[in-house]
Amino acid sequence: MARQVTGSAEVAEKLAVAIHEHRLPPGTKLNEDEVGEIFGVSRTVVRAGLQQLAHEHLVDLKRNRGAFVAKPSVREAREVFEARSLLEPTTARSAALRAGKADIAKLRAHVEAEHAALAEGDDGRALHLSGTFHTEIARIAKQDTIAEFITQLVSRSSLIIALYWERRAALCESHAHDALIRALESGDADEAEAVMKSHLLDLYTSLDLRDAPSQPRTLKEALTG
Amino acid sequence: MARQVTGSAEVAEKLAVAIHEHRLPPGTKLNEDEVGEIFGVSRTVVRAGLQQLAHEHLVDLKRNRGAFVAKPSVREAREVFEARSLLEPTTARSAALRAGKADIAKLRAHVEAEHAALAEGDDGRALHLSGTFHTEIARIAKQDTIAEFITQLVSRSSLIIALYWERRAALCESHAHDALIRALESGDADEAEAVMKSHLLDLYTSLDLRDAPSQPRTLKEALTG
DNA sequence: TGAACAAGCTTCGTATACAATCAAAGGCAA
DNA sequence: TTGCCTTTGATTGTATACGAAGCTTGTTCA
Repeated sequence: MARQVTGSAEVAEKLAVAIHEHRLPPGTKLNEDEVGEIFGVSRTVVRAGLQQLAHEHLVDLKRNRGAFVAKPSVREAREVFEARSLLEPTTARSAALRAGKADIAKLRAHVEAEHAALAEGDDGRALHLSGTFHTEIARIAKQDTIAEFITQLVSRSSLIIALYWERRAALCESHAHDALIRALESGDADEAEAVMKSHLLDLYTSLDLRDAPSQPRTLKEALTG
Repeated sequence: MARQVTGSAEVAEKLAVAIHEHRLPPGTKLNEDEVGEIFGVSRTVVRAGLQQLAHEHLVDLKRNRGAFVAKPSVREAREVFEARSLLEPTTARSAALRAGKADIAKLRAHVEAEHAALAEGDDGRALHLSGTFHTEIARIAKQDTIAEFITQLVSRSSLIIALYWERRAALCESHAHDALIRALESGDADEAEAVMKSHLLDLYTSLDLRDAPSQPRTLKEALTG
């Protein structure tokens, strides 16, 4: 508690990571006083952070009711992946044309860390790393504007996975990311685009877009864990 | 003044329209007290609105300095149109497959209003309508997520136009929007996609991406006008 | 026994107050 | 006169206080 955080951006970031790592399940109430106490800031700062997350569709702000971790609908889930399918393949293509040795190394380290997290059973962290991998691609493509959209879509995808994905065992155990790195390394733009496209399709078809379970926990437990 | 506005969303919306209509040029300082007085709300509400606009890249929030209407860089200008070229053509295709009579009528009315505004010399309003036309397409395509992105990109495009577009005379005098409506009406998806793509390219190539002028005005004058 | 109403409590929405920071103006010395 | 430093004014960042809205729970009446 009282981790003494400066500024609303940091609050938003910490909450976003917790959401992305499934430590804060969809539907969780985010009490302003409680969050403020945990981070050692006043409600003013917390509110600003929550508003930022609301803009990113990570939390739902209900008037006079409070903030809740968002629960994307089936419709929204489809739209998110539709948007990703428009943005990411072309971005992967661009990245293939620009990726340097340093970029490739960074991506490899990224996948490395993801596998390590999986190995030690930290599924949440693995999922988060798996997501930021996509953001990294956009960064390599030197498209900050698109990268920001993708970052948001990836976060929302994490919520969608929390709600609609049952077979977590296969959590990105697919070697799509490895294949993507190889395509980027060899500068094969067509291949990179194709791999990304099929990777996204894989993700999408592995969703069970029918029901919406959820298992809430206490806020403090999730955040300090 | 003291138009007695409720909530930060309304403040953000009014400022966004003013920016979109070029009544608030890039670089304009948005003083919190001043904006609050104009709308009859406290700084708390104004700040929330400004944060929202910052998230949409319409204003720049500089720590301890205040809020300023954003001045997109040349790099950002390119990225915005790159993103639009990824999202909008495909969305226009979708819209062509879904557009009903009511949708077409609404679009026609939209273009109508745009021409009327041009006729009476209200270039700002014409520009705004020209932009929301694109948002409307996304709405018809029933893609709210993508529509939100496009809305943001359109607003940013307006700032880009304010900075980098000299030949305002040709302000969407092109009949691209008419052609688009015809394609949607006949359900010709290929044509809709092609027209949108070339329309965006037209816009992009009409920019002079070299310098960045600006002519500030007083805040109150722009908002109450 | 069950449903409806009401009182109390919790939580949010907004305003205001105070502290921190920055920028510009003024003074001093070279 | 010019350059630098100090000081002062203005504006933002954060905290807190107060009013409003919603949820909960306990009671009452059918």
